[in-house]
Amino acid sequence: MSVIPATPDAADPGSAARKGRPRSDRAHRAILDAARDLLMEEGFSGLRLEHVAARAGVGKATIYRHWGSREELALELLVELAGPHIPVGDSGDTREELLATVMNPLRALTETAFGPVIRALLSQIAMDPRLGDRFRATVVMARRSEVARVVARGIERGDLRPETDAGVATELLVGPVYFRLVFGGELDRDFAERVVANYLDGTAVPVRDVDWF
Amino acid sequence: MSVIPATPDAADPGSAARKGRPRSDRAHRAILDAARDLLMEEGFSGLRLEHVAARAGVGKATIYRHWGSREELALELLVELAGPHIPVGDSGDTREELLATVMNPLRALTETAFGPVIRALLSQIAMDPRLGDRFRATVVMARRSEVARVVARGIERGDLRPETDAGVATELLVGPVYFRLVFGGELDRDFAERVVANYLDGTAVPVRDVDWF
Amino acid sequence: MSVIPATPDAADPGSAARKGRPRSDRAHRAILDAARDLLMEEGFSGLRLEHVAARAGVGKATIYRHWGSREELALELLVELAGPHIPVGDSGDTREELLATVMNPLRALTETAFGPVIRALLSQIAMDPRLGDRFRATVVMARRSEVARVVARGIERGDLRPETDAGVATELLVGPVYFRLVFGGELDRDFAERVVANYLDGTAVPVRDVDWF
Amino acid sequence: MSVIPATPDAADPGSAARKGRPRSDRAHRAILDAARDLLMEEGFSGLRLEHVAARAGVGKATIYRHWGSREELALELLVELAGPHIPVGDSGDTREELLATVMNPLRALTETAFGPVIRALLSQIAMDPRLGDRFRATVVMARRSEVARVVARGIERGDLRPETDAGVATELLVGPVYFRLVFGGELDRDFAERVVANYLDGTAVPVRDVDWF
DNA sequence: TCGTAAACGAGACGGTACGTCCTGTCTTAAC
DNA sequence: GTTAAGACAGGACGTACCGTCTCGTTTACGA
Repeated sequence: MSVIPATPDAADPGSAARKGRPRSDRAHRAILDAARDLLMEEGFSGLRLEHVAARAGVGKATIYRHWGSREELALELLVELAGPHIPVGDSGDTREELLATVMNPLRALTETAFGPVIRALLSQIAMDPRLGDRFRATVVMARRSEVARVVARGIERGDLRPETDAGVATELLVGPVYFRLVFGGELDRDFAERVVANYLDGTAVPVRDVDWF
Repeated sequence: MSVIPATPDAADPGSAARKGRPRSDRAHRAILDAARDLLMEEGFSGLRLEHVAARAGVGKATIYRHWGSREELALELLVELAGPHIPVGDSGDTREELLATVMNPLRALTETAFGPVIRALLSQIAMDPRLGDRFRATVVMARRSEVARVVARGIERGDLRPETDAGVATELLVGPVYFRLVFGGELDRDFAERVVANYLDGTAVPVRDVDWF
Repeated sequence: MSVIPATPDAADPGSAARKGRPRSDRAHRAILDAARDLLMEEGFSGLRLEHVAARAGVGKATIYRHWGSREELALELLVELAGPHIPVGDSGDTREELLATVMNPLRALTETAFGPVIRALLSQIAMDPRLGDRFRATVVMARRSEVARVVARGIERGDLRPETDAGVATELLVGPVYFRLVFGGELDRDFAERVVANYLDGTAVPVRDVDWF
Repeated sequence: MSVIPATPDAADPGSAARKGRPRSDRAHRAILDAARDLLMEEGFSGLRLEHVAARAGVGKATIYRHWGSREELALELLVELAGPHIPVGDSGDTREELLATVMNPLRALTETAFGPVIRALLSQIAMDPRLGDRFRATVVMARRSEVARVVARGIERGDLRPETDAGVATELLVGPVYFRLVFGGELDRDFAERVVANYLDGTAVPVRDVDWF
């Protein structure tokens, strides 16, 4: 899932026939890997392009040729790492799918490089439109649609009430995971199950219309 | 809620008799104000102590005398701004108190300087133990206790089921708010009400024991 | 007469093939000129590299890339300014050559930038081996050899006594000039002539072996 | 030989009855000693009043109360150290007195603290009128008068020619010593004797009026 | 097969900010 | 009213990176 290059690409796709030496995939990949490692170690504000270049064995200018800014580089990294953890398959079991909806990001955050990377980028996403808007337009939107599909299937199956509010389902299921990522607390299967349980059952004492007893 | 000074303070509290010219409250206050403004404008990584000093009309060394690092300064700011928005009074109405539990941080984030400031500091909180641990030990802990009290009162009143899981209540009620802060979406009273409604009622189709009809 | 660069230069002189963008001669020259002016205005201890950089339109780091320290920069300046004023040509007239030996440094000190610059650096030369040793090894040594040649020619011509002490000739001829530079007094041709006259004729009443008169 | 205090002293000595705590001689002395040591170690530009204050066990403000500037402090030091080495007694032997004229400053420079201190201050004397003018008006003037007296006695005794140029005698006798102080070379009795020998006898081949033989 | 053109690595460029140090002034409490 | 202590505003230090700009070299395509 590539991000728009720094300079060219506006080019015609058909005529093609680009001149000069082509961009080096090796360099592209090496930069992304180096950036990922350094981002995890130092955070976004500690991400020095000079260090990325050194670790990747690349000239600084090459980074600017491919991305144009630290933010664009970070975004490509983010999208690349987030992508695989979004889909929730149709398992036929609503509770199971809801659990997957919580466990997918939870696992991505705790077991893959996506965790440290997004930790490092949370503030940028929250503040910088260049990064935030594009992250929202891609990753967050994909996640929301996936959750909406899970809810729809749940309603269809008669497991969720028809009026279930899909508009806040992502917040209710995934919000708690990100809350703990930032503010601390266990991020494990037990936590995910408690979130799902509350999501399904609520906490209120049921209104018994059997009050004619 | 003061943060430990950079250097002295080891001193005896009772006998006192501090030597030399005392620290300037005016400078302390001016630095905090300037830092708050610049943090909101530029983010944490764009927070230049040189600019803070200039805007506060203060020497750079004075900042280091009072705090010793950007992070400590940011933490004092955060604690100072977060403090007022945590308590939830006993209103007698559980739903109302739950709504306040959601609306308090929501309003702090959208209507006060706390919003921009914590946006700027999310990554630091999530990554840097110096800042994160102390933020968790103060602000987050205070919030969790407050939520636990609200849940306890709800159970006592018979509005919440006795087995209600207080350990994830903060995540369920406040997590969605922070999720939207970072990943976008309306942050208004309607949102808060939907969160509370889901928290109380869940989404599952109620199990009707009238199925022997 | 160049001074050793801050970092590279270890390089092969023949094969060459230097990597990266080459050092800028324009910057080198601009820094030397700015340093000269500021040294003359403010003295060595008042020579702020930040001001040199600003006046030369150059980044501070560029100065450190080329010289590594204020002292090395000052030395190159000194050597560059001192060089032209050392040689004394063979005029055939010993008194004339001795006068040139005094007038050369006198004119350099009073009529060129070398005067203010060395005034500013006297203490460094006298105290700091980094600067002093290298100044002695280049400029002072060159001056001493030149004076020794003048004395040798004078002896050869029969104008100076054969046992004339070349080892203190520089001190006797040039010492008085530097003395006045520091401690005050006219520095003009008349002064130079009086120094040469005393050097040649001494002050003692001649021992007349004609005492049989 | 005290230098004018920074602030008070304008006061009348008779009426007296100065108010408040009197100045501390201990502090004055301790500051001078600390300044001397640090000047010898670090040079004038490395002389930090903060370090002087610390080493003397004194508040920084006290230094400013007594001297008002680094230069005034340095001057008092210089005058105090130079004073003892100027007088040349009447020994009856002109060559001996001339040797003392050379050896006095030579010994002061090599065997006492005056050497390192004046090394450190040469540039200031040569450049800064505040220091230079007052040094010239006191120490240099005293030296010149002393040399003039030695020359006068030499003429009177018939050892020096009546037309001997007293106006450059100091330069010819003491200049070589300072030259070596800055630019290197042995500073010992042998050097002094060679300087005196040249001063008395010159270097020119004597004009023999026996050419009518 | 040979230009031509662009990307490559390297590293210097003019800058900005860092965190430290020191300046000369000020504000305390103690004497 | 001076003292030691130490905070104050200011400013330079030498270092580290920024994003841009040459360099000489490498790699592809079309003439």
